[in-house]
Amino acid sequence: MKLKDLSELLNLSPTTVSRALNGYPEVSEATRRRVREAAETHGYRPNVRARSLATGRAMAIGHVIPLSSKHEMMNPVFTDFIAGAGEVYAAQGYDMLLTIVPDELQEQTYRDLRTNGSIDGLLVHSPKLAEQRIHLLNEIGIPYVVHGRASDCNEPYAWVDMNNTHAFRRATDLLLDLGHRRIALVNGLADMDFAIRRQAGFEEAFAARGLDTDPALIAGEEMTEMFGHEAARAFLAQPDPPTAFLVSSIITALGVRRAIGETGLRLGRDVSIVTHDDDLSYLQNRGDVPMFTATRSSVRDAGRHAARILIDMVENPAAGLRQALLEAELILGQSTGPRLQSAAE
Amino acid sequence: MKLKDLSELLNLSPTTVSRALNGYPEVSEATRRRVREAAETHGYRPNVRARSLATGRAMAIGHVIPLSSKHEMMNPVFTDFIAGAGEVYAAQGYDMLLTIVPDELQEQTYRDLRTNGSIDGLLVHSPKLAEQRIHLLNEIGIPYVVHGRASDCNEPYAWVDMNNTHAFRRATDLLLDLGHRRIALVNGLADMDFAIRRQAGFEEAFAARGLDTDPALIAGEEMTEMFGHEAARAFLAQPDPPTAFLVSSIITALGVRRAIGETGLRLGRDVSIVTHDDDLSYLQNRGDVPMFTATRSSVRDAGRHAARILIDMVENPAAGLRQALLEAELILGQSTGPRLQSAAE
DNA sequence: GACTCACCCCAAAGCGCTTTGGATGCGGTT
DNA sequence: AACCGCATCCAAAGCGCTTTGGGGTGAGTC
Repeated sequence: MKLKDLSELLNLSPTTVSRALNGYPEVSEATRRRVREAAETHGYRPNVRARSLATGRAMAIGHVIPLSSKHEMMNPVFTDFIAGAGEVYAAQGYDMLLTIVPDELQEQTYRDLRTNGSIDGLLVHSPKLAEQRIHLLNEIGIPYVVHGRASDCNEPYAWVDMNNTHAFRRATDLLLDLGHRRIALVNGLADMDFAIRRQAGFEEAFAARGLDTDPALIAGEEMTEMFGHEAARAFLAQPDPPTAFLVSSIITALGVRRAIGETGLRLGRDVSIVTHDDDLSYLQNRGDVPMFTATRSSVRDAGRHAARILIDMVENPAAGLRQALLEAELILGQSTGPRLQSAAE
Repeated sequence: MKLKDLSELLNLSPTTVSRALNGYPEVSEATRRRVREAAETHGYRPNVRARSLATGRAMAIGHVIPLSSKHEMMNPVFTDFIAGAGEVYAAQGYDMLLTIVPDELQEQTYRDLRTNGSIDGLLVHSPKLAEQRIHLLNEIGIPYVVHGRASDCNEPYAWVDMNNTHAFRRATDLLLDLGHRRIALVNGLADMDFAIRRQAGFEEAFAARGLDTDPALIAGEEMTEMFGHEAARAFLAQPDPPTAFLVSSIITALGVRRAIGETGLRLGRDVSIVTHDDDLSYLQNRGDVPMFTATRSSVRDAGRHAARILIDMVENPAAGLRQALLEAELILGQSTGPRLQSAAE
């Protein structure tokens, strides 16, 4: 069933039918109703391709997921982020176009998507400290929103980010308040912007008390469970092991907890963990007393925010860039406790 | 830069340029080269919408992710599945269209995607035991591949699945061989097809030895860490607690392990776990001795398979339905050991 | 009754591409 | 020299929609 068929069926011109369905005022309410009903009963759906060819709008948002050839790792956070974004897209009539692309092909992909005409806007994931993509996208000239920020980039861009520095500042303060001094930071990859901000918050808290962080207690890698396990094992094997861990992902924190368990220490008594918690649907850190003390910030919410901002920019190009800084809440769970005095002290 | 511009630039007709770029034989090799080079240097990319309007092919595959309103849970397995599928799509020039849709809107979504013209084929996720979607899609008439199967469906359809029954049969046999008799099954949602097959394999192994499973030791829910924790806690609190757990997801298994740890039991000695392992990139169960004994089957591989099959069906409609049954491998890890004799025996 | 003015509606062009059905020119045959 | 066949190329139609620029009709006005 296409527009023409429907119009013939109704003894109307395609013009009128199109206008009726798209809510233009040049058509009487009676006709509009008649058209709407006919469209409904005959299951007419406008061909998206034809429409977007005619309007110049793709009604689609692209998500480009870079897949580093080294790690081949899909960020688990991604699932919930697109769930949030997808919700908004669906509500606004947009499609989501997902492209998973090796790091080295990214530039071409962005350019193609643009000239292709297959999307109206882009969502950029996993920004690094110095993010060339922003420059590229500004040059290409397509609306986009970055999930996260790029500290070393001084060009303007729209973003949605969590207040990483502040969250980790608070988390560190908590551990320091509990008496911990040997605190290990188990972070994400060192060139990721969020990881750098988190480390900054960590160091800020130490500095504010005139204390120093120990570089030997800082590690950064892809945030897998295995990495958390390995890093924690290594830290705990040091002569002067940490009494607390600050971890960047709840998945990594599970690995840290495993290592702690293997060492025979008790979590929340002998050793503390504070982790960031993206509030993933399959890994919820909830309950009367959540298993982890955590800085929580829903990544699904971030997805919703980003999608809304992006659509707004697409539909309203004059409005300018928009940003949103989401705050994390500090959740007290079972994984923290005051530092135990060692026998020597 | 559009086709017409390029053709004027080259003093050729749009026809010839189109043919040259698309590899039609009606154009001389010299011209083809000239056109290709010009296209390259001027960064010409055909407009996907216009092309697909003309050809009738969308060059896009749709993935529809049902989001149950009850659970609002994104399956973490999904991340790696689409990573695999996306790889294949990219290589074959297809786009991936992702739609996240509440359960109740699914039917309309499928119909729309079809009549919309925005996709050439569909990937169906998370089939349940009795899957109405298959009937619907057969009726709609669009190529699709199901990730998983629907046991209660006797219509023909293409699928890619893991051999769930066999995997869990083997896993159960292993535990039985180790002397375990009280084995708990911590499964996925009871109406999911894979969960039913896994339970079947579980029961099959018992039956083959003339043993009975205990319904009080079977639980099924969304496979979150929390569920694993709660289910295991409840089982361990029973008067005659299980000495082994068979778990459907490594994430759930982490919860089970947590519960075991809390009870003061030692994993691999006092209690055993065998889990299914989808080989998620961020939760790898590897190393000299992996942390979990597991039935491993890469869901990313499954994604690749499914994508290949689907594209094949799209480009080659006459070829008929295709299926692929992937076998899991049994990995021995640290989480299993022989059943300890209790003092009473 | 002629005129204006809304109000509804339509024909046709156009979005950027593919594809059908020729047209053209050239070397080779007879 | 006329003819044929082949290799190259092109004009124009068409994919399904939106949108521009009218055109007809009836009520209201003088």
